[in-house]
Amino acid sequence: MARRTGRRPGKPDTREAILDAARTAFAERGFDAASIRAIAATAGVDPALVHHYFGSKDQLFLAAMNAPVNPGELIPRIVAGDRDGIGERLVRLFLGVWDSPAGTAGVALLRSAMSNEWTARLLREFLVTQVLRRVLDHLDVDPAELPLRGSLVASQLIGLAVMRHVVRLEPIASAPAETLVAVVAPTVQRYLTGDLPT
Amino acid sequence: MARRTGRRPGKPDTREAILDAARTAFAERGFDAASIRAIAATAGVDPALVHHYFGSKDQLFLAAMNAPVNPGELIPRIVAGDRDGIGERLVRLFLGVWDSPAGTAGVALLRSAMSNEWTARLLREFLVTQVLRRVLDHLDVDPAELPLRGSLVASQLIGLAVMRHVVRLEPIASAPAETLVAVVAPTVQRYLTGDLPT
DNA sequence: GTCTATATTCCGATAGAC
DNA sequence: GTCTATCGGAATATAGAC
Repeated sequence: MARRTGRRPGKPDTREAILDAARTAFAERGFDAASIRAIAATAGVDPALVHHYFGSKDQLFLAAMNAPVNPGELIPRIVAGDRDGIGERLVRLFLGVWDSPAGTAGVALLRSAMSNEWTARLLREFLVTQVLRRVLDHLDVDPAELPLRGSLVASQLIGLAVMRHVVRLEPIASAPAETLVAVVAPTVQRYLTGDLPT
Repeated sequence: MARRTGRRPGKPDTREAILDAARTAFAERGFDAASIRAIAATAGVDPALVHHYFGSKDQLFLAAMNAPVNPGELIPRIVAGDRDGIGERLVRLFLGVWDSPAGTAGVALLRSAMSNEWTARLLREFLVTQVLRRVLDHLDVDPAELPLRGSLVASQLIGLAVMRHVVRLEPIASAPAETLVAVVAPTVQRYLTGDLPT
């Protein structure tokens, strides 16, 4: 969470209560279906107060997505290490983040991106500039292959997240993270550093 | 995206026009956001007529999903053949269906399942009973491993479909199908018949 | 800073005329 | 079969009183 400089509006925790309720609502219903009224009710405030703080539903969504996780400090921990273990470390970190409270924002972004174009763009840019590029930059592979390798990794990891947290297909939905790490890591490792048939 | 089929001479099949408009609308906006009024407008009919034909929005969705593809006759074509080529044939069939006009219904179901619980259940049951079980029944592997193998296959294939047709992450979104078949087939083959680390 | 009241728009569904 | 008219409800957002 970024430090709060400058003006602190209202009671200190009212704003955080709204953001928390917003993340939960967006995660459970997606951007369009989540309503400011319901978010305000959960946070115990008036709907008009949400507008007062955040201006619009779009800005509320952005504010709710901003806090939870910072790839800039997580990714370096997985690219540092032996090259053959990068797939395993990436899958383990990925599942860990989604299983943590911070994962709520991920589910919210994922659900929203499915039926709302501007949140889909948000997800694309997050994946490309915050995750994939940071990982791929540290691999010594043909630069021409990087985009394909990156989107293949994304397809497997996002597919995993969708099945585990949105569609909830068993046994993936309830399996221990390490079980999934063991079986999926080889796939991600091959997409990252393996031979890609042309 | 006007998907107006022109009027048939002598037999204006308005019912099919409605179903076609419905599939497109559900594919582009998901179940909740797609409106009967907009579907009726696209089909060139009155909104009340849609209710007259289909009774409710739920039933309209079911009718729109029902037509397009029948796994019962497609799957046998991929389980018949050498065991080591099942992954490749499955990925090729999967991508082919999604790239065809029938894929519109798939995108509709996928988008809807992300923010609507009963369509999510529809997707789960379709995957399990219509696709995965038909494929896995013909493999000679430990029955206890079938659910995990099946959901792993689903996670990779659905992730691929999400990236190609919903989030539209490049280069997966525009790559030739055979390019993706070549790189993803080994993954699916391993999930189906390979050794799964315990 | 907080909330009441409201403007505006859109939704699914129904009743009933032709 | 097809459409006009409408009911009942929920949404975002704004204006303005305390």
